[in-house]
Amino acid sequence: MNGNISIKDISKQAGVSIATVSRVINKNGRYSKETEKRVMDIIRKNNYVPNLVAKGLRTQKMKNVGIIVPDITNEFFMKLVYEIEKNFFSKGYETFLCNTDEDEETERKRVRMMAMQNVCSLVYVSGGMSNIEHMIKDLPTVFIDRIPDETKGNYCMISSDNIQGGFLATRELMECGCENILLLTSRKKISAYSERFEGYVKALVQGGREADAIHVVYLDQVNYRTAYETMSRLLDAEDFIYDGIFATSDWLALGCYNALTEHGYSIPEEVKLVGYDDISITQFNAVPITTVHQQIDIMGKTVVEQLLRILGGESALQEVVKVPVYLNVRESTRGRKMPKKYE
Amino acid sequence: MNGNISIKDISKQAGVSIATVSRVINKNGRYSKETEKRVMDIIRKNNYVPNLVAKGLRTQKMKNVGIIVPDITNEFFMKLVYEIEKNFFSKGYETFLCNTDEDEETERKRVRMMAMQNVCSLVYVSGGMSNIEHMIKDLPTVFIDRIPDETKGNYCMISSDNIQGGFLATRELMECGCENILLLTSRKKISAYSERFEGYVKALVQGGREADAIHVVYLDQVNYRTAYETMSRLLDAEDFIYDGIFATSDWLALGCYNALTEHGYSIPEEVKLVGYDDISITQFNAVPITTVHQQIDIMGKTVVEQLLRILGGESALQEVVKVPVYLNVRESTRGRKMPKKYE
DNA sequence: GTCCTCTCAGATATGGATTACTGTTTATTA
DNA sequence: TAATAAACAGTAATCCATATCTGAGAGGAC
Repeated sequence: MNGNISIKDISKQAGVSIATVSRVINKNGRYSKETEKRVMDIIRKNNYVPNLVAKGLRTQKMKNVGIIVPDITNEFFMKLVYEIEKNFFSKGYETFLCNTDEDEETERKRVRMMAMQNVCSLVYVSGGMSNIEHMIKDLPTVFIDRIPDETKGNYCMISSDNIQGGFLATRELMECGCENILLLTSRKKISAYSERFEGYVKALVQGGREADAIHVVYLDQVNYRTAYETMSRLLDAEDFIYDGIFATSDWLALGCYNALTEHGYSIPEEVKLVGYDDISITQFNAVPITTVHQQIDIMGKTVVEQLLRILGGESALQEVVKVPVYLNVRESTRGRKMPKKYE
Repeated sequence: MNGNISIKDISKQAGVSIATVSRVINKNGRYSKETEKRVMDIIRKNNYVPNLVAKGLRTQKMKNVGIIVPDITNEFFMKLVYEIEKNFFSKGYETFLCNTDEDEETERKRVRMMAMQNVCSLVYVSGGMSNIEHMIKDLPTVFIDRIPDETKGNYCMISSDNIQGGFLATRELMECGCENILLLTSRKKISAYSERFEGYVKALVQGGREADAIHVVYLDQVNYRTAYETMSRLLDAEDFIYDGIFATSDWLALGCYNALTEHGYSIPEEVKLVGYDDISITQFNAVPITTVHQQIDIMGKTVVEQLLRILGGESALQEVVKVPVYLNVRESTRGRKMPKKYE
């Protein structure tokens, strides 16, 4: 196909059967030292690379994993993918990465394509809400930051502790003395976001705030532009009452930051800001942004551990594996700190 | 393998031969309307997905392309990959993305793996210098920003106009009145970097500068940390004479920026700065950074065009396809502009 | 009724690799 | 020396899907 030599060509050149070549390649014994040398020499001379696809077809087990992410240009996702790949490689697995571009139709297509490519399992990084469960059936799958609609099947769920993250972010704002804290989040029903919302409410409640302290703006798209435009509209209206904003992703926080500064608000003096994910841009921003750090190294390790457990025949854990988060406090929440009574 | 139903199972259930099922799937004719309906119903009911791997094995042509990048967490590379994938998808090709992590050994492993996975061609985004040509032999390959060591073979080379980029960046600094312009670049012998160097020299020469106007610092690694540490060391020394810096990647520019500001230098008042790539962080920086914009949309489109030409049987272009660049002027080069005598 | 042309569909070889089974040497033991 | 074990290597079935070749049956023309 790509001009590659096959085991058959090698066997002809070496004057042995293809079975013998196969045995030599797989070091299965049943051949003499001379045969081995002769075959190996020819393999090296011809630069033979085994066809994994044919091997997988025959052995019915491939060591390759499909990884699906909603946005490959998002640093957070890619750092997570990097960690996941690193762990898989160390166990002798190959990975295939693909992008759904935050689009449900594309998502379905990509999942289908992965199934067709005969991957032995899937890793699903925080996608949308399209029903893909019926497509993957018995395909062992790890969902990250996303709880599947049907929980029967070989699914495993790993999530950073989003409730705790939302809680830490909101408590930080309260400790800085913020009276009116706005939550900026996604309209999509993705567990990661609804849990961050839950943590936000939890912190408000523990801080003794009433129900009317809850202020939420939902965004159709989780990206810089949408956040920037939405905040700008909000700031153009006359009654901007917020002195603290918790954005459920760093790009949203950045959109807020620029909308706010362009409207003459200073951060952190007038408005304090907390993001989520801890992508590198938050520390390089004019005013470095306080953000919830997700421990992607631990997440990556956990993903591979869990998937290997399932592939090893054990049944998937039913509960979600939670990975702790912590707050990286930076300039955007500098200022008066309240006593830690909210803990 | 992954619990998937095969064409054989379908044929049994439908009471027809596997050949008929195959014909129905591929709409090759030679079957009746009733047969078609019966087969299609069973296919749908069982959620059958064809095994592309087996199909590829048989037909000897797969429509899948391997894409190799040195760093998946780098926004520039991933935006380029995004464009490349978009164009391939629209032509019915699948893509596999993998990461070499800037490591030669990993690079070799990944290329080998791609060959084993039976990809029909490769796209090689700006990698290191390891000799991989012998591994890909007849595999049609597009190199981006990297000129292969051996140019025989089905290789195609696409590059943004790095000489022009280096020229524009340096001329901008000269027009701002910079006297001593430092070039911060990679020690690696990668064509992209050496061409930017060439453009830098060209601008200096056209501006009437002497040979001693050339000041270069070479970095072992092209990343934020290395740039930051190297610049810090340079600034700690007593004789920092530079009033203009051209960094051959935005992350390097950012490292410079932070080292400079932490040492009390103000940008652009005392030192002017130009980066390369136009990643989003440059516009969100405290002082937005002037940078050379690479037209990744055009590059992505060109990659696919050229690869399809080769796959269509035409021979690869021998010369490098150059994609124009332009300068995005921002705050970091604000200040006195000289007349455009250097044009 | 015979011949021919269609239409529809089965049997089978194929692609690259693995593996159970079988068979041929050579070495070992009674 | 004959029986037996051990070492080595070939034959062929198999994985899933495709494609060529073959063949059965219907319908039309003479």
